[in-house]
Amino acid sequence: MSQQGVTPQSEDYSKWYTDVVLKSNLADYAPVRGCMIIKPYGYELWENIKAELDKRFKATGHQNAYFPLFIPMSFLQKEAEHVEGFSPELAVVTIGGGEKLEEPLVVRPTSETVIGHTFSQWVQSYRDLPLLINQWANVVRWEMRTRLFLRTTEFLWQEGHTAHETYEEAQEETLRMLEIYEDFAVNEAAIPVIKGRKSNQEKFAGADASYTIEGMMGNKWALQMGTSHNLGQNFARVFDIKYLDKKNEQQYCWTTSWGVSTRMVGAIIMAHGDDKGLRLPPRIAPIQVVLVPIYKNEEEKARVMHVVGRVADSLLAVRIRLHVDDREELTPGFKFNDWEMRGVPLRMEIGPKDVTNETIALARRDIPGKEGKQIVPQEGIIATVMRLLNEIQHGMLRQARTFRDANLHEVEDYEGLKRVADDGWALMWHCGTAECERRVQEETKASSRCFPLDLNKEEKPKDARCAVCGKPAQGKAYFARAY
RNA sequence: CGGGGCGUGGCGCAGUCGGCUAGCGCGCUGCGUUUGGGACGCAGAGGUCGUCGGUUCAAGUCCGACCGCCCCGACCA
Repeated sequence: MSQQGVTPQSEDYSKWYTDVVLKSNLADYAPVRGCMIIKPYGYELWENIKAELDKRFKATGHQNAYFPLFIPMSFLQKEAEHVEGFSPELAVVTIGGGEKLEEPLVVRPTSETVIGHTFSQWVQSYRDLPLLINQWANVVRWEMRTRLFLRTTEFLWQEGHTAHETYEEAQEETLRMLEIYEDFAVNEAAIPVIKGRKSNQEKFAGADASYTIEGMMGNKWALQMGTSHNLGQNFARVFDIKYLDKKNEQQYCWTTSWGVSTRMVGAIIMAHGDDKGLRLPPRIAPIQVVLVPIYKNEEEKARVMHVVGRVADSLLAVRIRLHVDDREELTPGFKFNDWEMRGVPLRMEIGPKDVTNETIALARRDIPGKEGKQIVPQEGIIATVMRLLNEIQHGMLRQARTFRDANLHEVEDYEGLKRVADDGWALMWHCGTAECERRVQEETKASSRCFPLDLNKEEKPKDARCAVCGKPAQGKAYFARAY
C-alpha cells in the first residue's frame, strides 16, 4: 500500500468505506464488473456470521438443503409480480454445451420458484407441515451500480423457505425469523436495528408483506440488514403447493421466505468503523486477540517468545481466536496500526519488561489512545481477556445505540422531514402511497424505510394524517437516506 | 443511460509546448543494523506508458476511434 491508513470518514465517507474493505483485506475487486473476491479475512468474518445464524435456524427447527443455480425461465414467469420485479436484473443462460437451449435458464436471483416447485412435490398432507427449509447459496442480480459487500452482482446469502397450514402460522414464522435476525444483529454484530414492515412500494416482488431490520450506518444512512416475507398463498397457487387437511380437503399452503446476505459485512463495517479503519465485534471477529511480541535481540527474543507461547497456548485452549504476529521484518508500531486498521478488538503486547514483571500490556480497539490501554498480570489472563472481550462487545453495541438514538427524530410535517432528511432518520405519520413516497424521495432523497413494529402496536388516533400529503395515515414510518 | 474524473512497474503518482537509456514514493528481493506506536543503510528485481489506427525523421506526449475503471444521479438485499 502506498499510503498508510484510510481516508477520513468526514472527508469522503464512500472512499473511507472502500479503503477499509480493500486495506483491511476483507475483499478485492474481481476481473468482472460488479463482482468481488472475498479474501480469507473477509470470508472468515462471513463464516462466523453464517455459523451464528445457522445455529439459530437449526434451533428453530429448520433444515438446510440445496437447490439448483439454474432456474427455468418459465418458473419465474409464473408469478406476475415476481417476474416483473426481477426481470430487469436477471442473468440468463441461453447456450449450454455449445447448443442453444430450448428454454433459457435464469441464474437464480432468489429461489422462491424452484423451491415452490419442489415444495409442491414434498407436501401432500397437513402432516408434512410446517416445512422448514433453508439454503446457503450464491445469487446473481444484475445491478446497475455496485459496491463491495453492499450490492454486488453476485453475492452470498441464506434464504429460508417455509410452508404452513394457515396464514397465522406463516405470519408467526415471518416474524420469528425477523426476531432471529434482530437477535443476531444486536447480540453478535452489536448493531441496534429497527424491526418494521416495508411499505407496498418497498416490499419483495411477490410477497403479501415484507419485514425488515434496518440499521443506521456511520453516515446516518439506513441499511436493510435482513428481510422476512409473508408470501401469502401467491407462490402456493402458482406452484400448486397443496395439502390435504384433517377434513380431507385440499388447501393451498401459506409460505414465507427470509434472507440475510454478505451485505451484513458491509453493515458491520459501516456501523462500527472509524477513521483508523475497521472495528469488529469480538463475537464474530476472525481474530479476537492479536499478540505482538517485542524484543531487541536474540536473548530477549528467546525469553519473550517463551512467555508468548505459554500465554497463546492457554488462550487458544479455551477457544479464544488469537493470532500471534511474529513477523520479523516489521516493527511493533507498524503491527499496532495494521491490526487496528483490520479491526481486531484486543491487542496484547509481551516484551522484556512484561517477562520480568509477569505482566501483559493490553489495548482495546473500541477505546482509542491511552484510555484503552492497561497492564495486567499474566496470572488469570484467560479471565481478563474474556471479560474484556465481553466488555468490548457491549461497549460497541452501546456506542452504536447512542449514535443511532441521537439521530432518530420524530417530525410533525413535511418541513420537519426536510430538515432531518439528510442528517438522520425521520419518524412521521405516513399514508404509505406510492405517489407520496416518490415525491419525498425526489425532493429529499430520503426513502421510506419501514413502519416500525414497536411504534405501531397501539391503535393510531382516528385523525392521524400523513405528514406529507395529509391523507389518512397508515402508521408511523421512518424515512432516511438509504443504501 | 446522463454528468464528472481517470488509465504510465504490485500500489499511489510525476512526466503531456513531441527528442536521446521513462522517473519518484511506497511495496518487493538479498545482506547488515534495528524492534514498547507506522525503522534505517547498502545492493537489486520489476514497465509492449489501456487497445487499435493515423500524423511525424521521431509519439507516454499530437489527432481519431474503441475498451475499461472509479465517483455522482435513475433500479435493488
